[in-house]
Order: sequence, then structure tokens, then C-alpha cells
Amino acid sequence: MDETGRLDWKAEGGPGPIQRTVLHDTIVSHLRDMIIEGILEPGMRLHEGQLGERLGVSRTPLREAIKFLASEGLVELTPSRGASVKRFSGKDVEDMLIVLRTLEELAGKLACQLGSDAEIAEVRALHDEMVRCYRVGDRLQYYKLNQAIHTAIVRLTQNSSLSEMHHMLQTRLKRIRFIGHEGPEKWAAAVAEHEEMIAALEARDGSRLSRILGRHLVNAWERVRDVV
Amino acid sequence: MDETGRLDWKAEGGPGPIQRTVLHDTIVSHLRDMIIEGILEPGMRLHEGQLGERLGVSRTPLREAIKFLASEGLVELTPSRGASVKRFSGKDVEDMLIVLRTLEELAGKLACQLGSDAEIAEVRALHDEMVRCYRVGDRLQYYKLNQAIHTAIVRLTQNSSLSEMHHMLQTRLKRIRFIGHEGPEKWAAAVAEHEEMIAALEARDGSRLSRILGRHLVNAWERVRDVV
DNA sequence: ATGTAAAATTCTGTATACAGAATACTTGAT
DNA sequence: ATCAAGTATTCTGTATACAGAATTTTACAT
Repeated sequence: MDETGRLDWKAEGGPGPIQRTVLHDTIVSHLRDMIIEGILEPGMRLHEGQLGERLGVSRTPLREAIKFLASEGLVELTPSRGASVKRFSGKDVEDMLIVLRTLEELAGKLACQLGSDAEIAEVRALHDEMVRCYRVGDRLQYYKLNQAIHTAIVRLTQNSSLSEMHHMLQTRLKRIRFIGHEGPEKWAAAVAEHEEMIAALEARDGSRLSRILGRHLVNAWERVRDVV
Repeated sequence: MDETGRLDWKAEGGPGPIQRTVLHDTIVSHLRDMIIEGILEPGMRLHEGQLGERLGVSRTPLREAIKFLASEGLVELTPSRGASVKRFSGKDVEDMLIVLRTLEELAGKLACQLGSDAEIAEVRALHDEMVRCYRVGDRLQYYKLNQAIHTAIVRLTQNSSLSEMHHMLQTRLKRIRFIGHEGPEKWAAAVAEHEEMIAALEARDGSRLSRILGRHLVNAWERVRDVV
């Protein structure tokens, strides 16, 4: 997003294969980001007119993007009253985490069976980089790599459905985790858990990885619980 | 859907509370049905012009509905080339079933803990009705009740996220199962499994229910495997 | 007959226009 | 000052209009 907030899609940056950028996708991901980052707060109404003007698009594609996000669960539609950013209760978050935990446990088992050595090495690389960010204290980058690692482990399962469901829950929870800044000792604990995860993955110990992922998620919830 | 296929939404049928029917929802569910029932075949392109005319709506709300379904995973968007009914490979279906199985196993455990006696009685009622349909040989009604039972068990968990994910997978798989007509002996086996399920639920034996649900799904897959 | 290039058509993507619902504002009564 | 009713405005929902991409058809050469 540039300073004005306007979308400059189809700005064909330099050479390379002509990549077809589609306005729809651009709007969707921008809105998603705005929701996740809290620029659009929970419960806030998505004003078609002003939001469209801000993004520099007309209402038609904007509305389509909103419908898309509604199906994704980030936005709520109310008849004759448009759309608003979906508000999650503590119970909602807890529910999501229960499901996410189950999915990650499954992913852990499958990843150890199906992941290639090269792929596992890639996850390890992400992990090492994350640890580096932890040492330096780069919270944002740490956070992103953390997500990337979980996503990568899920991807090892080669199960598109699992990836999709996981991604959906992760997206919804991003907004929460984005807020949840942990203290130093909790942060250290989280890193230690990740250390265990990678070890289990490299040992291809599915049930251990599964267990750690489950525990990790429960702990993550404990760590941010107060914020929600 | 009436004979012509046109949507007669906001046709306020008789008295009762004025129910706000929204065109968007109507289009979405109609398209969903058309996809599930195979009226719109996998891979088939969703022609905005003719589809809109057939439903009696303009392209604008139709496109919004299509975007919604795309996010739901029933429809695939291709830039400058519109939308088409998503085609699932055998691997896709298998992937979905793996996830669905995990979710149902989780649901089984939670349902036994959280379901009230009254709710469990309702599931039993659905089951009895389903068995009646089996005896009479009413396949369609049997099929619907079958789905309803699984949905009901998931609902017992009071976990909105779980319900949603389950519903999404179930919707996608409906198209498959709709095709999968089993022979008499396989059908009998499926009914027997359901019998066990209800028994476990009434005994509130979570791990047993979980196990049965898992097995049931694996068997269901075996039963329709050849069709996909 | 077959393959290719150009023209014509069809279809998608986006913007605008218009109607009706919801909301905000004004006015008047108490 | 407070509240109600009526009016004005804003906003959503749907249809239509227009531009450009993709496809099909046609015309022509080999």
C-alpha cells in the first residue's frame, strides 16, 4: 500500500513475464490486510463509498471483494446495512484454536511421513532465521517467520484441503495474535517450543511433533488470553 | 427453484413475520444447489449473461454471488475468463476426507461432553427417521437425514468454527456423495455404523464415538471410491 | 483442403445511474 | 429542554452502460 492508500494495480513493474494482476485479488488482499492490522477495527462498518474512494476503485469490484471476504469469515453482511468487520468473541477465538490445534496435530503427523528431506531443511532454515530475529529482538519479522514455519509444516502434508482450512483459521487469528505481544520470558518459552518442533520434524517423529504443536498452541493461547 | 428456474425472491408467501429475503443469499444458495446437484457440471463455465438471464437477475448481484462461492471453494476464478465450477481430483477428495475425518473425530469427543440429553434425543430421532427411510428404500431422504445427523453431532460441540469448517467440507463433498449410490449390502453396513454411532453418543462414550465416526468416513470413502 | 491473419462478436471487468431502505436532521408541540 | 413526526440526506442494492480482453468467424493464400 502506498502513502495515499490507493491501489496502483497493473503497474507493470519493469521486465519479466507479464504478470496478470487482477483488481479483485488486489482489493481482497488489501482489505484483508487492513482488517488484520486493525486499520479497520472490529465492528466497524465498511462504507462502500468512502472506502472505494480511498482505494481508488468503484463500488462494483469493491462489493465483490467484500462478498469474498464475507465468505472467508472476516466480514459480516447485514441486509440493507452493508458489511462490517466481524467481531470475534473470546469464545469464538477459543473455538478456532481448538480446531486449529486439531489441524496442526494432524499436520504434524503427516508432515513427518510425507515431507522430503529438502523441504524439512527449508523449514529448518526458516527456524534458524526466526531465532536470529528473536536474538536481535525484531518482533515483526519474528512473528512473520513464526507464521511461515507453521504454514510450511502444514504444506509438507501436501494436503490442499488441510492447507486451506489452516490458512483460513490462521488468517482470522492473525488479528488476535497481532495484538498479543508477549513478555520476554514467555517469548523465550515460545522459541524453546519451536526448537523442539524442528527437532521432532527432523527426527521424523510424527506423534512427538503432533504433541508439541498441540501444546504450543495451547500455550500460545495462554500467552495472549488476557488481551482478548 | 420453480419450473422455469427463475428466482422469485421476496415473494412474501402469506402471513407470518416479514422475513427479509436477500437476493444475494438466494442466488448463492441456488448456485450452490445447482453445483451440488450437477446441473452445473465440474469444469463448466459460469456464463454471466445467460446464467443471469436464467435466474432472472442482472450480472451485478450474480457476480457477487460467484465471488462468494469462489471463496467457499466451489467455484474457480480465472482472470479475464470468468468463473467455472471447480473440478476436484481424486486426490482432492481424499484430502478433504482426511480433514473431515479429523474434524468429525474431534466433534465426536466434544459432542459426548457438551451435548445435552435433549439434544442427543433429537439426534436419536433423526436416526430413527433415517432408518425408517432405509427400510422404505427412500434414498434421497435417507441421504439428507444422514447428512443432518452428522451436522447435528457437530453442532452438539457448540463450536462455531468447527461447525463452519465441517459444513464447508460437507458441502464440497456433497457433489461426490450425491453420485455415490451404494449397493444394498454396503448400504446396510452404513446403517449399522450409524446404529453404533448413536449408541456411543447416548452412552456419552466420546472416544468410542470418535473411533466410529472415523471408521465410518473411511468406509464411506471406500464405498464411493470407484465413482470418483 | 488447410492454415493463418484480420475482422467481428462475445464476454468479462469496471464505472455509473437509479430506486428504495435506513439514517440523520429539522421542525414543532409539550 | 425533550420528544415525536415528518422531511432530507445518505447509503445500500440492483440494473445498465461502456471499455477492453478473449474467442470465434471470415477471408484469403498456399
